[in-house]
Amino acid sequence: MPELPEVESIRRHLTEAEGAQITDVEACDDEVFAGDLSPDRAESILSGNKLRSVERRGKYLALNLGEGWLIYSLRMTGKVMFVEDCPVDETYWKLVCHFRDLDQSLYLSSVRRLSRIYWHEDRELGTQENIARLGPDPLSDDFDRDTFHACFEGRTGPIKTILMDQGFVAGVGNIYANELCFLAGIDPRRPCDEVTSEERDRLHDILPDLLKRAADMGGSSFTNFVGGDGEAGRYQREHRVYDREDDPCPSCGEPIQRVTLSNRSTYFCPECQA
DNA sequence: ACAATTACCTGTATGC
DNA sequence: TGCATACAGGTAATTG
Repeated sequence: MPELPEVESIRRHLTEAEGAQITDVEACDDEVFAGDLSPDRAESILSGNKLRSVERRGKYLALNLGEGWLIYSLRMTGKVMFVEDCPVDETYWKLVCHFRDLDQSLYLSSVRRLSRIYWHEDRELGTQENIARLGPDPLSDDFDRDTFHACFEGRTGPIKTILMDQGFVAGVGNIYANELCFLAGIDPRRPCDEVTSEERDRLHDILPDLLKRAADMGGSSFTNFVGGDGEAGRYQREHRVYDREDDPCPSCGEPIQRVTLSNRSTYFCPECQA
């Protein structure tokens, strides 16, 4: 579901709505509207406005409304769709926008109600404290090698946990942290500052390709993620270790092990990942 | 500043 | 079938 590739896949689909004028808006469920944004305020901001562009910062989806940004943090079970008929039960809809001359509407939903909708007027998003202190996005030019290397210093926690820290790199969650450690041949439990310079380079070089490929395939549908078109992603078929406990390692055939790191399921090959 | 833990919610899968 | 339990992709707040 919603790590960087999933949100990027949604963003690409939503570009179909760029330039369209919003007509009717329905905002429901107070709880997901964060800060001083209320359902009523969201409706008045959006109604009659034009969706300039759809962007992404890490795992956050950002809708450009000209005078500000409507930000959606999907968290665990958020879904975003731009479709004619939304397959998600109406009970879970949080925000629905209809557009002039378009058959599709935009649906933001959240089963577990952990998702959050924000409104920000800042021009720069994610580099400041408007949505969160976000590290560089691996699909952007900001993701340079030196900055990446520097983040390992003075940190002793498990490498996988740090990879999931949004202030370090924006967009990596549990699935892709597991996959990245496997592809780089690094034990996810290794203390961060003991990861060698050569290994840091490997992580840095592999990450953008991993995320790009997953986004191109519509992301990973683990339990119930669907993309902006309502269809499941396909990248889960290519998972090497994630959710594959006891399956043979795709590289050496040893059974994949599962351990818990900072309360998250962690999968790795004890042979290939040193 | 960092690390570890907890809370937030609801649905689904599993085992008894 | 009913019930208890564990677990799920994320983030923010709290404590040490």
